[in-house]
Amino acid sequence: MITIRGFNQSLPMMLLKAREAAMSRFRPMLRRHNLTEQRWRVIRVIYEHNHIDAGELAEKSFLLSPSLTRILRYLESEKIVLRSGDTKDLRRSVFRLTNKGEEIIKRVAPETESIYSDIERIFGSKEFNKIFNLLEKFSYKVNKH
Amino acid sequence: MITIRGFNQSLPMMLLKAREAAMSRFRPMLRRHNLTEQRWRVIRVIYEHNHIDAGELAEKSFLLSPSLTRILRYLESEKIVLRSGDTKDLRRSVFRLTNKGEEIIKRVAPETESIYSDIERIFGSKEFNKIFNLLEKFSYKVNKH
DNA sequence: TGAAATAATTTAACATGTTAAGTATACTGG
DNA sequence: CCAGTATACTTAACATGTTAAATTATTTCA
Repeated sequence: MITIRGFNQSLPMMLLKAREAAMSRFRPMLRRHNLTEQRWRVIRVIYEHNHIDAGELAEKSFLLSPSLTRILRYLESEKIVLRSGDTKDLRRSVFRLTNKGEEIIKRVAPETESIYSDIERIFGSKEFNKIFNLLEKFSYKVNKH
Repeated sequence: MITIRGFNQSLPMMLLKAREAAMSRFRPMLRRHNLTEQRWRVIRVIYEHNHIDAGELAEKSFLLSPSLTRILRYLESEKIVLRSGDTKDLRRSVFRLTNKGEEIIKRVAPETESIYSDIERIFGSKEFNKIFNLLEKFSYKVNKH
């Protein structure tokens, strides 16, 4: 008779639940704007960097490159982002937002910020900072470098 | 010019990174046993409950029912779990592990426990408990009930 | 230089996530 | 008892996650 740590006592499960609790507040809003969580991440990161190549974009948006390829294909087809080749290294593609992409930022960013504030208020900002710092330390230490 | 909270300062992203840091230690081992994270979750929960219907299984393994349907179809086809109908409510299906399923538990559970201990040790068990409790509180408070 | 190693991105194949709709069974109030 | 509603699960359709392999371009160094 093997005894395993109860499922509710698993940290990976707690992390999943916590993230789901947070995301359940964002998803319906993003959906109304025809965005998925990942598409919004990509748009945000391009906006923060002005222009950025696919490699760095994958890293910053925390997406694996096959997923990113598909998401960028969609965003290009919707004329939300623009692809241009890097002139010095022909392997690289560089991406920037179109006007349509920037309009999306203007419309969606205030809503995400507002939801984010709700969460911070509901949880309590002191606790919020605590959990934030612990998570950062956890990722740093536990990650296989 | 819209300013958005820097991406690195987003709690949902920190939760994703932390979870990924943890899971990256489990995935290769599970893969060697021909298991995905979700298949292992399902096997574990059935094991803990001896027999369990699909609804409760979805809830306990934190999977949406369409995903669970597919996973159970696979586990049945591999003769890892056994489905039987509930005699009182013909809508329900009840699942239990086969011998093969229990063999998997015996082989895999010790390895997951060992990885879990590594993580606890690396992060520090005091911090570990702190983050655990904060996450629990976070899920409870932030979740839309 | 030019063959071999490395790097950036895409494709492939399969598994899961997400929302909506469908199907079959059970329940409930008139 | 039965029409309407709710419940349990599955199917459908599309998006993303995950690993491995392929493609194309760069770098390295004998």
